[in-house]
Formats: sequence, structure tokens, C-alpha cells
Amino acid sequence: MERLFGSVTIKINDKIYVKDPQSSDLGKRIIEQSILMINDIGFEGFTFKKLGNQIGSNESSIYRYFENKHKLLLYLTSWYWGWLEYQLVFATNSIADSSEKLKKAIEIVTRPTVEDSAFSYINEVLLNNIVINEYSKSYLTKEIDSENKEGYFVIYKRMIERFNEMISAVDSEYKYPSSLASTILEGSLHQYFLKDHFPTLTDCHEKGDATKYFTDLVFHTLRTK
Amino acid sequence: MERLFGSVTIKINDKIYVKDPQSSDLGKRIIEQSILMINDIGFEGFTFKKLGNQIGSNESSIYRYFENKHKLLLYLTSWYWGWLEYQLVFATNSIADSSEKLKKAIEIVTRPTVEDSAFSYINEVLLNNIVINEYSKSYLTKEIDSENKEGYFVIYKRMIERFNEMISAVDSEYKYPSSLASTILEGSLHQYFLKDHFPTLTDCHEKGDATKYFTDLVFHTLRTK
DNA sequence: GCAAATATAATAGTAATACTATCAATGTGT
DNA sequence: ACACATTGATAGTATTACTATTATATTTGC
Repeated sequence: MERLFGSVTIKINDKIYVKDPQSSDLGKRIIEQSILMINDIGFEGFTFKKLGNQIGSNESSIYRYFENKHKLLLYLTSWYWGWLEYQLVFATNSIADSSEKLKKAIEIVTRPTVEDSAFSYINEVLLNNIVINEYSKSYLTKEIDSENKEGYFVIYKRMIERFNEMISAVDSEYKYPSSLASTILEGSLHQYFLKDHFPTLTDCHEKGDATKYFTDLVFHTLRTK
Repeated sequence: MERLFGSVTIKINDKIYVKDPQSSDLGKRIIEQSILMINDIGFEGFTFKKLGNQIGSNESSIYRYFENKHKLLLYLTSWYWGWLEYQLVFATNSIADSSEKLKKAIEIVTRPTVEDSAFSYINEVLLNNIVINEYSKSYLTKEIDSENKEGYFVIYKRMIERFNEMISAVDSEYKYPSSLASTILEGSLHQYFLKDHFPTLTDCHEKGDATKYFTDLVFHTLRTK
């Protein structure tokens, strides 16, 4: 995907990191390689020590960027949602018709991820996999309420809010726009998970099926003018 | 809720435990107190050592019932799904009309949990909380495929399959019955989670809202005869 | 009622994890 | 050349997630 402006950066809440990984070479390698590694061995098996070995750096150096691996996961997933939000806004901004706009929005968030060459050290396809397999671990914790207060989940919440508005623009009478919005976002991740591990629990096996499923669901539920 | 037969037991895949906790007093205390404790301090903070202290028993004794805390979580959540499945089948079995049947089924799985006096050592309300907050951690692991093969998730899968069938009975043309079934089950847990921690991301704030939301969603999507 | 079997408790030990602290080496700007 | 920031290396700690062994109750079978 081509970008209008030379360098778009995804802005992440600076409380998530100790030192901005985008600000140095080591920081970028931490991000790049942690994506490969978490994708490979899973978040549970992932440690800063292993990451240090892989990038030829030291455990203690990684701690200068992130307090712990939980924060690193928050960083990666925030980045993903920020990236997806950018695509969402970019693709839907110019659409006047509210139904078409919502349709496009659903497509953006339910379609399979493709690599974006604009961010060379981030593999979006693998990052999407991480989001599918690990995102809920980032909020299913005892610290959720305080971390939410700190604003660690703002991007995700803003995305749901955008959907909320698009849904209400299509049908202002609909009583559950936020619930529907969150069902689309979480539900889409879940359908991709099921496809890989519980294939009998989903009908979304082919490319495009998830988009069709959620589009069908939403447009049967809403009353379009 | 009253039970027809004096002692219904929820049958759990015996590969999940080393020794059946239902078979002894200590076993039941492990289940009872682990529910209280996981609910209280979360699955991450929960250890067999702490549990041992709380029940006045020894860490090593708990290991004779469960290989590790992951297996214990699988046991608890399997029990929950088995319990819910029993209620589902019990409540919908006698309903002839397929739409009414599905409506009832949605109600059963989306309504707030109430305590069931038939299982004295299990607090279903807290267990439901655990399922909301921890269930996905039981399958979002690198071992998912082998554990699935071992049948650790059969009850959950059977529940989705039951929904699948009820959906297809209402609308045999509908193309995504499994996806819709899994959306209802996972989505319902998620709406309850949002209500407590991200209230702006859901519209299900009052008792009964989740049932209304999903009933509305499903019956707008399906073509009823 | 007693021996045998079984269940539970107590203790110790291990490798790995998730850090913190300290200090040395290297590079960068002025 | 000197200050300062960055990174690397090493060591150390508390906790976790176990395993192993032995001791002590408790149950049961005869």
C-alpha cells in the first residue's frame, strides 16, 4: 500500500516504553525480532534473554526499552491497531454514503493482512498472527483497570468508537452499536484463530469469507435507509 | 435450578487430570478453593503452593491431582461448559419450534450465571467469571493442536455444534452457522468482560441486555420460515 | 484387629524466569 | 580531550514450576 506522505509513524502511548524503540537501531531490532520470535515460540515461551541472544544483544539492554515482556506486547499490539486504524481512516475517509463506508470499514478489519513496505522492520502479517493469538492476553490481566486508566488501550478503543459511529450513521435507531463494533473486531480475530485450530467451529475457510460473514451479519441487523 | 435425577455429574476427559478430583475430599477442596483463588488473584498469580497453603495441604499433594495449573484450568472450564451444556439441553430439549428453541438456547448461554445448589463445592458464579477472564488462555497456547487432538476441548466444541444445528434448523440456507455459533458463545463472554472493564465498548450494561443483543443479531440474520 | 495398600504431608532440591544492580567498554558531540 | 549517553557483561535474588524421596496418616481387606 502506498502512503500519501513520506513518513507516517504510528504514535504509541509513551508510558508503554521506557525508551522509544523507534529512536534507535537496537530499538528497531528489538521490535523486528520480537515479532519473529513471539510468532515462532509464542508469548509464554518468549523471554528477553532469548531475544537478546537472537539479536546479539544483552538482556539488560532490552530492559532499557521495555520494563517487561507484557509492555512489549502492549507496544506491538498498539502498533498493530494504530496501523490498522490508519488504513481504516485512509480507506473510508472519502466515502460519503454511510452504508458503503461501513462496508469498506468491515472489509478493512476482516480481510487477511498483507505486508506494508512502508515499515521495513515490521512484518505486519506475522504481527497480525500475534494479535490473533496473543492480544487478549494483554488485557486479560489483573492490572487491566489501572492500565486502561493509563491509556494503554486507547487506539483499540478509538477504533471501536469509529465503528460505533459508522454503524450509527447507517442506522441511528440501532440499540447496540458499540457491542456490534466490538463483536466485529474481536470476532474477526477469533474466526481466523478458529480457521487454524478449530476448523469445525467456523465457516470462514477461504479468503474473503470473514468479510462476507461479518458484512452479512451487520447489514441484516441494521435497517438501512 | 432443580435437577431431575439425584446426582448428575459432569463428565470430564480423564486425560485432563492425574487423579479424579471428584473422587476424594481433598480433590473437591482443590476444585472449590482454586475457583475462589483464581477468581481472586487471577490465573497468572495463582500457584499450587499458594493453593496448598490456603487449603491447609501440600503443594506435592495437588500435583497428584493435576500435572500443572494449565490442566487445572482446563478442568475448571470444561466443567463449566459441561454444566452449561446440561442446562442448554435440559431447557431446549422439549421445544419443538426451531425458532423458539434457538431463542431459548441463546438465552441460556448469554444470561448471567446463577448459583446451582446441586454442586455444593463449585461456585458457578465465580467459575463463570473465571471463564470470562481466563478461558481464552486455555487455548491460546502453542500446545493447542495436540491438546485438541487429545480431546481437551470436546465439550466446548459440542456446544458450538449444538448451536450450529439449531441455527441450521431455523434457516437451512444460512451459510455461516458455525461462525455464528462461535460468535455467540465467545462474543457473549466478551460482552460481559467489556461491561466490567471497557464499558464504553459495549451496550450490554443491564441484566438481559446481552441476551437481547444476540437474539436481535441472530434473528435479523436468519430467515425464519 | 492387624497387615498391606493407599493417600497425604513434609522436606529438599533443580532449572528457569524475571528481574535489579553494578561496572566496563564504546561511541558521539563539542 | 572530555562529558555523556548507549550498550554489553557479569553477578545476584526471589519466585516459579516442578521432581524426588521419605515419613506419616488413613483406609481396606481379610
